Amino acid sequence: MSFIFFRNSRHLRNCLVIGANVRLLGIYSDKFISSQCIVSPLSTYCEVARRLPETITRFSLKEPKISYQYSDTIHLYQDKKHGGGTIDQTATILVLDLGTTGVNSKKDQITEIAIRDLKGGPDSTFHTLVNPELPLKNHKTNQILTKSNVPRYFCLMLLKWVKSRRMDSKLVLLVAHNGHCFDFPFLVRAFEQNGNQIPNDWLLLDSLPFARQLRHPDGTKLEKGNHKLNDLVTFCNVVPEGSAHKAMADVNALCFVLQHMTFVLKLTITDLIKRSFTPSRYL
DNA sequence: TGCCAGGCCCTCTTTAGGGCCTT
Repeated sequence: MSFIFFRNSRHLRNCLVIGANVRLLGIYSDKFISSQCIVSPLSTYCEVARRLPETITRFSLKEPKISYQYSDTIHLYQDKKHGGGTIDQTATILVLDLGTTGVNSKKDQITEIAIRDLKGGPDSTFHTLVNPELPLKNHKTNQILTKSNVPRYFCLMLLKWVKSRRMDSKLVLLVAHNGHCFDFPFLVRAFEQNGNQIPNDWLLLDSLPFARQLRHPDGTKLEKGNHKLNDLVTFCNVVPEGSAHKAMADVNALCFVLQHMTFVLKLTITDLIKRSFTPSRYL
């Protein structure tokens, strides 16, 4: 089997995952570039990482992936003088991050969802890939993930998990960075598509406005363009866990950034609830 | 590298434009 194509032979070669001996002939910048690669069925992450170029990582998941793991408790700022309370007393606070195929919530799809309950403990994180027919692509790490045995729907599982994390009838507060313009519209639409609805007593909170309130020690604002989650990780001296731009790693980063912001800005849980909004905003 | 969507913020100027932020 052979291919003749323009511009980028490496790209096509990297798209092949089925066992076959493949000879590639590429034309690029008026020069002929030929290469040969032997592509075998992929079994483990390590094996694939060893075979493929460093800039591309591709692997197959063999296990159904709904991951529930232990995490430590994240304590937010409490001001008892002004009515602040502990997490246990006021709300179940869940930090969220989504992976998607793009930034258009009307056209693109969710490919990954990660959530962490700040209360911590066993099974305090929820992580899964979704929509197995869609490639998971991160434009910054150039990672492509071929998914198998991945659930198409996650809403019922998420509802069940949140119910298990919820204390009594306390509020549920979902927090995401730039969630108002990105994560929350995607999440609301995903629930709609599955014939579900986000419960009315789930509140949504965008952490980006708080990031814009942060100040340097000399009182000056953070420079424009420095409110990205990665920038906040540096500003807040947070030690990131895991690789950047992966959903659960970003969730963990935002947990500590949120913690830092509540202390610096003296934001109580009550303040966070006051700044939150309901899912009906997107209906 | 820039585009994609869209709400917010900032600047310069008012009802406009550009940039940020998320994948």
